[in-house]
Amino acid sequence: MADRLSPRARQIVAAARELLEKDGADALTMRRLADRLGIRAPSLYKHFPDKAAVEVELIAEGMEELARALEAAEATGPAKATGPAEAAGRVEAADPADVMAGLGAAYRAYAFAHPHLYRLMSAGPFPRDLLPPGLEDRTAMPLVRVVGDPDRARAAWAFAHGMVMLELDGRFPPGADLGPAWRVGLTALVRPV
Amino acid sequence: MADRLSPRARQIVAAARELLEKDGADALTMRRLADRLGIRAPSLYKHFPDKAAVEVELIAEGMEELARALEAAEATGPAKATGPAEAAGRVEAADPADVMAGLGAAYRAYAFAHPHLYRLMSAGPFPRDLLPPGLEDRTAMPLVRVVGDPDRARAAWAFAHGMVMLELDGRFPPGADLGPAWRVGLTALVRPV
DNA sequence: AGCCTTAGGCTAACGGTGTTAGCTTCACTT
DNA sequence: AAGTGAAGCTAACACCGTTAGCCTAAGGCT
Repeated sequence: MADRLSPRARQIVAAARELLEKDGADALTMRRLADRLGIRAPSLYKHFPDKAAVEVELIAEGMEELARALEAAEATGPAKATGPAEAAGRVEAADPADVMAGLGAAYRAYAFAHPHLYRLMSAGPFPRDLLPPGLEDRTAMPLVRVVGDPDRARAAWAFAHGMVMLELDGRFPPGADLGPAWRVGLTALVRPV
Repeated sequence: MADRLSPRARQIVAAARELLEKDGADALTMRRLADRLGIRAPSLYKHFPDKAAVEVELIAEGMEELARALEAAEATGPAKATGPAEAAGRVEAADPADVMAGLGAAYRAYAFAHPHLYRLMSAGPFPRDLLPPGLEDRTAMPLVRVVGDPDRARAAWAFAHGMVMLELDGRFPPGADLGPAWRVGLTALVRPV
């Protein structure tokens, strides 16, 4: 992901990410991005063909991180499953429901830790062709493994994405506790016994 | 919804809707909107304080229509439930699974019939205070009725919204048949027996 | 009748956006 | 020494939402 970019280009992406994460999508402007690097906006075009290309880099970065977070959650299981009982060598297969809960928590946590990046990653037309091959599948694999078939995985993904977007957009009644909704959705969509 | 708007304002909203539905959100521009009405952009500000106010009107319109579509689906049930057996007077309570399938189909159908309007309605910060009171609840009621508790309704709503957004954004593998994913999600999230 | 207010248009302009054209400058290679 | 490419620069274009200020026609009031 990083190897195909020149060092300067990587600096630009890093600055873009700071800008995006701190001040939101509206703040991610070619002029402001250039400002932060001490250059003028047109100079950015020596490194990227257009703004979308910079954003694609951010999307790839975010997907990579999200994939890692999900893989970690899959390996670990939810926090409470790492209790004293399993402390001395965990060999038995984890309960799918636990894995599912862990994946959901990790997904939600990532989205809320990086709301603007999540929005950029997961909303709007998808630049599939410009992304490193395999990244998309990698992000999806943990979910597919735990729920079994692809259709169920898609349903679960849609649920998680929908919950995050509705939460981020303040679409649920203000002040509502959404823990139960997450729990209901995740347990309903795990692999059926 | 329409009564608080002057006739001219209603014309503007109508033109805005045509623009949005035909050419997408990027085409909904104050200058282009004015063009379509034979006036200049600044004149629009005699009728609306800003562009967001026009969009709020469109959002209200869309939510109203979606609410109607869902209410109709709730009353009718899915197409196949209106078969010969029920033709002569339907009194028995409909199967929740059927109602759920009908609601899902109606939701999906509305979103795909008006993709740009759906996006405007359902993505981005929600102007709750500027919308006609009760409209939000009205849209949600059919779903709440069929699934029983609010948490389950939120989960189901998130699922449907997520499916639509992922579909609209081309996030699923190209060419994938998403019927099964919809079916799995909807049946998993109806009220449990 | 005459006046005055208001609705609803207009032009000009501001600051912001992404982007292009064309110039320069500097380092490195031949 | 000459030449070349990378990476900066300024100026500018077309577009965006929005504001200020002007004008004109219609309607109500004295």
